[in-house]
Amino acid sequence: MSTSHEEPDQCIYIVDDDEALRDSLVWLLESSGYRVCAYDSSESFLAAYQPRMTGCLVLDVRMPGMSGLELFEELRLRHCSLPVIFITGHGDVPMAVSAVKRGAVDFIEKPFGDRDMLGLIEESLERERNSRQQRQVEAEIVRRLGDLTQREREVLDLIIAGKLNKQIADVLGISIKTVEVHRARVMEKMGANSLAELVQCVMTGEPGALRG
Amino acid sequence: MSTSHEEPDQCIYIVDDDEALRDSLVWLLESSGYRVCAYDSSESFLAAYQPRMTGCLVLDVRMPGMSGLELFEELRLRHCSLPVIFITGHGDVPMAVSAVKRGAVDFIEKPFGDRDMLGLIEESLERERNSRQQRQVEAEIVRRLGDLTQREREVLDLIIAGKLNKQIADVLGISIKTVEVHRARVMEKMGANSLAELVQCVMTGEPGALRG
DNA sequence: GGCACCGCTTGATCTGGATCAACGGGGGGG
DNA sequence: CCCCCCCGTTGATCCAGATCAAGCGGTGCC
Repeated sequence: MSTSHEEPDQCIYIVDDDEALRDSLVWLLESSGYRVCAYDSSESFLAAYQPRMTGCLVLDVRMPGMSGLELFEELRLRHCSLPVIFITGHGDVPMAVSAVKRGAVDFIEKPFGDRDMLGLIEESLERERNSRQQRQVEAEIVRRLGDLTQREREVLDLIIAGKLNKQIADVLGISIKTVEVHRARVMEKMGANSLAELVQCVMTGEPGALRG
Repeated sequence: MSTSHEEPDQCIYIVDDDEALRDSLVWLLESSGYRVCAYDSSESFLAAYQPRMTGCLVLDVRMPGMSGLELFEELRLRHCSLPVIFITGHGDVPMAVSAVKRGAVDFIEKPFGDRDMLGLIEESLERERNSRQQRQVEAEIVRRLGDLTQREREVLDLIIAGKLNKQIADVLGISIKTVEVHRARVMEKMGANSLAELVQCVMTGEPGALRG
């Protein structure tokens, strides 16, 4: 098997100060058909980091300068959601547990088997695909919500609250006809063909919008 | 501080074959105001297990007979979602990672500090409160969905799909009037005052019901 | 400065379709 | 007998879409 992972700019990013291990990993992954980029330190990875990167990260825990764990934290602060696989020399249970609880895909000890690593890479990429798609959908909805004018947004909220056009007009102190105009524009901008779709849309975009 | 944790039948379940540690834990937790039940083996806990138990579990990993990990698996098979804290003598990173990935709250090594344990207990109970409340709401909705007749359910699905009464009547081969009757009954049974509420309800009850 | 253009908001009329509410009825099965 | 499913009428209400129009604020061009 080789070069079959179709995905676009997907890449496996390796950060480890041990050149031998880096080379070994690069070889393993490239020969499995992945695109790979290796860095010898957290700092050099951060320097090259782009929010648009996709794929997954393999981080050495212990490195001179910024550790893998610190890099992980830093990336989370930057809202980077790339899946992370930690590799470490000496096992440390609390550290491993903490990392996984914070969202790391796994935390494995050296030496590890090729098969294990490949399995984790696949798990990571799968995770990335899902969250990525999820975020994309939500982002699109949020974008559309952002396209609404203030008034349209107010009308939308009242629609979601289950109010009738008449009631909306009442609350906003405008005529029913105007509400209908706004409503129509909202439906158009949100790309919804029915009230049901509209509600589903908005609920996907923001979890906290209930009752009326 | 003592006896302040108001919750109803909440209880900390401890499963460990080491009597000394059991006693120590029971003392710590009880003096912190928690209700505690201790068991000396996975088997004895399973024998006493009731699906209605609430609170959290503290499991020793290594025990004669069924291990803590096996008990964990068994409980998950039984759809028990009690949060689980593992305690173990010798740290084993892969095992710890695996447990946490499968949903364990934490995996700590003996000896551990009282403060750490109490922190984890609180984290567990918090987790339990959330998931519990979540499941309760969903269960209520599912129950109501179950009260619907076959026909009402079909109509509901088409309503969610954004179909008009006319279209629904067409699809089901019945008259619009009949659809209206079903629709009204659905709204009544689901306790929804508007289409928006209905959609929110159903979406909360089952995540996979889109497009039409 | 003035004026035209654009977008947001507001409003109206009319037409036609959709929905609601409240009545009426019939047929079938446990 | 009750419940479920089916269907109808009437009148009121609601919603959608097209068309027309006006005030207001900002942008830009002359």
